[in-house]
Amino acid sequence: MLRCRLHDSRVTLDSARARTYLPPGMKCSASTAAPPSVRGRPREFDPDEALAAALRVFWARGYEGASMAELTEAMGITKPSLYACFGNKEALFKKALDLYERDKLAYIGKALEAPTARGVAERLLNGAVATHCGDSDPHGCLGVISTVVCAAEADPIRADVIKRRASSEAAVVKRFEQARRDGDLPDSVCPTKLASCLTTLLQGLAVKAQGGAQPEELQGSIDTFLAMWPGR
Amino acid sequence: MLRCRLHDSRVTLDSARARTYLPPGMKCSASTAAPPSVRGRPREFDPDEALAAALRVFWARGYEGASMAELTEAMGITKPSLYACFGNKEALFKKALDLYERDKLAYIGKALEAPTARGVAERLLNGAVATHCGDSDPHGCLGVISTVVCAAEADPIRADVIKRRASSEAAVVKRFEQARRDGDLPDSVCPTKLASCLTTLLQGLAVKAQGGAQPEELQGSIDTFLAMWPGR
DNA sequence: CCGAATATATACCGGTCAGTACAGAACATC
DNA sequence: GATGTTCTGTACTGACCGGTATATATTCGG
Repeated sequence: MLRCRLHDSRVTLDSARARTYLPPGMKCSASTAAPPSVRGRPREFDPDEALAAALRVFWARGYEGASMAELTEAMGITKPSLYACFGNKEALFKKALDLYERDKLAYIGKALEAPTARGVAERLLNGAVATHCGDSDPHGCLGVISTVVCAAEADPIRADVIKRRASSEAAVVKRFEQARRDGDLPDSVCPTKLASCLTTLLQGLAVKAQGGAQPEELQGSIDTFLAMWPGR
Repeated sequence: MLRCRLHDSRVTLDSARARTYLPPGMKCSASTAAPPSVRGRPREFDPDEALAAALRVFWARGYEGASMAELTEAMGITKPSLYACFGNKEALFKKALDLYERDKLAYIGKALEAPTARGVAERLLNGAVATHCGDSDPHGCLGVISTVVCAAEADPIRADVIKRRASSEAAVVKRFEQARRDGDLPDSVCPTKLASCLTTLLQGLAVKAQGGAQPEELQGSIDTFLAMWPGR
């Protein structure tokens, strides 16, 4: 499983290449706001669209399962264009992951704004089913796929995704602590453990969706869970 | 993602090869109980031990992530020996999966014998944590890994694992229907949905274990879930 | 001791992997 | 139009993939 890592992509990318792509969410507005500096032949594709296409491939196949040939075909560009614009496969994946969190996981932030703890759980669970069983996108959760699939234990992709998920769960914990202060949750329940239980169920939903489960079946899990919910 | 499928392994295996390996659980005792018929050079390795080693590799790396080189090294044999004994990578994986279900998932059958529905759930959840967080084996669930990882939608490995899991869940459903007749569960709960919820949580536990979660954290999810449990 | 039968080890097959060298094409500036 | 800069397409690299051909050991029945 030793992969070819003959060159240091960061050097060629950050110094020699000036026009690498940044996903729309993260503008580096702090630096010198130079004019777009369009000298030379203009790019013939839209990096946003290409990245969206790459996201769909990674989502359907996983990081290792997505080959560069498949990616370039879906993105409608050739390999040199991809490498010039996005760096390498790993950098492309991280940018796709950023896009995924920003677009497809936006429901998480919204869910945390629900007025009650139960409302938070309800929105999270329904949002997960809608996202992971949607007809226009691949089934399953890109985060779960990436956590589970990656080969080597020390894989930086895996570590990155796990770290991102931990911060999401921490946000749920904080929300549930607030809910207990608000009286949404009885004092007998531990916010940390309840959040852990909820996120565990969420990840299970993602696995089942990945396996082709129908949304109605997942809805059954959700209904049962919410019927057991301790509090309002 | 087109894989090399140049030969039909079943033909060469079942007809030409007579001494292919069968996991210990599935003796074909019905057929002619011929003497071991050890003509020719004897095998220098123990197929049971080799299969157990292969299982650990698949468990840690997934089906596609495990390379034949890694497998043969862990098994202590060469590639021709592997192919002669186990067929090909896919057949080896299925045999490893059989061994996994027989040895590592034995707690599921035991759990279904618990006297109450709550007892069934408790044993299933605790058994999952013990199995997927053990120190002597890779973390996570081979079934979940295999479901999530496989590349092509039509991959027979994926389909096989999903089918196996469906039969497990069906067994839980039947057990919960019995539990409701026994009065373990209130009439308001649907056995199917409750089983779905439980197995969803179980798969979420596997994902978290895969990501390196400590058993104490998973125990928190379990405690919370069982505290919410409807019935006895 | 002789072949038949089976297992082993080496070396190899075509194919795919991620990544790149190179030449030509398209633009801005001079 | 010349020049410099950037992008695009073709063709390629070395490494690894799953799987196998071949030759050599090692055992058996005869």
